[in-house]
Amino acid sequence: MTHQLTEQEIVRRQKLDQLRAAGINPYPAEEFIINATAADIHENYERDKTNYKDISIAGRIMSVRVMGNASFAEIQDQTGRIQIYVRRDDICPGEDKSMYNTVFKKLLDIGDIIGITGYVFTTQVGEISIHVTSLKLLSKALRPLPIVKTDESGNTFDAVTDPEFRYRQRYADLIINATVKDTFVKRTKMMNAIREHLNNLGLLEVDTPVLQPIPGGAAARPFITHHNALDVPFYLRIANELYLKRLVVGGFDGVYEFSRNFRNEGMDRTHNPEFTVLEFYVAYRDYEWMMKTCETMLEKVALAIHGTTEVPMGDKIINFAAPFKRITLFDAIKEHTGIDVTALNDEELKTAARNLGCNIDNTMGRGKIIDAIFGDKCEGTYVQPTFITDYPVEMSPLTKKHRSKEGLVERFELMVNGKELANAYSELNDPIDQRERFEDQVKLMERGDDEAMYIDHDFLRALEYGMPPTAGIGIGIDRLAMIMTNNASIQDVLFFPQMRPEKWD
RNA sequence: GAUUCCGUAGCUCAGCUGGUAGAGCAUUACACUUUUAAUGUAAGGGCCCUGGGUUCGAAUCCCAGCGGGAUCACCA
Repeated sequence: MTHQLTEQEIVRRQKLDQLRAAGINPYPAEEFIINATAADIHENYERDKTNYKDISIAGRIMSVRVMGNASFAEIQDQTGRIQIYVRRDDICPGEDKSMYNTVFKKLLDIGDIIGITGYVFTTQVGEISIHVTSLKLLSKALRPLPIVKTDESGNTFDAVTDPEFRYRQRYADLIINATVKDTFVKRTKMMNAIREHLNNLGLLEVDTPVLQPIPGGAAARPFITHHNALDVPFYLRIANELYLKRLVVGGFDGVYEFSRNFRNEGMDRTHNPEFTVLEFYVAYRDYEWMMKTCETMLEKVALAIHGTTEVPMGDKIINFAAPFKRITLFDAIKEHTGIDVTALNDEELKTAARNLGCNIDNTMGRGKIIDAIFGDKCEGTYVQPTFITDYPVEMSPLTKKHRSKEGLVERFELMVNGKELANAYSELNDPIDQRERFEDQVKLMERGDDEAMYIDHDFLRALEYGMPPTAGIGIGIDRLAMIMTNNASIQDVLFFPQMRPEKWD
């Protein structure tokens, strides 16, 4: 590739040569030991001044203000920023002033990574700063960093907001936009809170295959790949459900996995081709237990991140205080449309859905029509966490039939902020019923439903050995992260959201 | 995939009904030993996304393409 160098890039390469000519390695190999961070100094210096007399800290230069023979600069480390004060005669005690006049003033740039030693003091204007006694270049930056300025009341100027720049060059986004890092720290805290909760319940974290011979456990178009040595196709997993249930058959009574799933479908602000779902399964439990477990866990997650159950999302406040509201699917539809699904036959239902403006085609069975009505007319209205329960059997091929309601299954979905956040059920463990459900899926596929499930014979074999009654759930981790970090786009909670590859010719 | 908006200096953005480019920050030079969106003076920096078309003349108007955002469809 031939990248035409800009004026500023040429200047920085020239500085690189000058540094080497002056005997300074711009990329030294030896370690630079630090004993402080920016956040540590800001938090603790005032009440413990004696401990900050001899500090060593490293970071990236983010701004420089030269005032003749003394200068102020800001360096940024993982924890934040701190001002440093560089005085010529302190870093150049002898006759040779070139370290200050040439190296610091001319050859260092915003974006360079330096290590300094010195002592902490408070400036006349009251800012905690580091008085530098020695300075060492640790890495020279050859590409100019976009400068974002912030004034004393916190207003930012010239912030880089271009989504393409931010997502393609996340490394730069993380350096210049302070809130971005915080989002990802919160995402990890959220996953840690979930892990802790599930571990305390006695569940075992496991890993199951990403490369699968049959893409099972969900209805979606898979990515397909090929194994050369075996000369067979493999699919990137669309879900891990069937593998976790195999482990329950094998005697693990509680298992969970953060599963990176892959679906070859559209991308928008709530969909990325690869995304993360937490699934967990617990033997001898049912979906009623799972609702309680789910709401307790999400309440804990909100507390871990926000210290309160009330989570801001856009202009709304979402309250994760348990228990969450519960309503059956049919009651939800009746409430929002006045339609009593149970009173209508298939044709009447189809007509009613069309009258509501739903997009209905003739391949759709009763279950899909009901799903369409709910999706169009109800789903978006559930801002506060709400469990929607008891779905038609046709749209739930892996779910146990309802203990008392004919034609329904023991399933719930959790709606938050008008979107599905979780999907759970009492797992179907009757192998003969399961085989029939798979066969119904094949019929749907033959009718033209391109997202019906494949038969997984090995999974059926596992069920025939006997699976205990089990409750299972899948929770969209990216969507949960969006809510917990108040971001409207999935791209903002993924470090490297999928983009069309750049052309470098 | 459909509709729509956007693409100008390293970054943020101006650029009117067509007359071949401007500002702030950044960069370069000089001054300044407690400043903080530091300041003052001066200078340099542009395939105006790409390719066609209209026109005497296009950053500007039209068409196509590329890239991105938003909305819709499919899905989680």
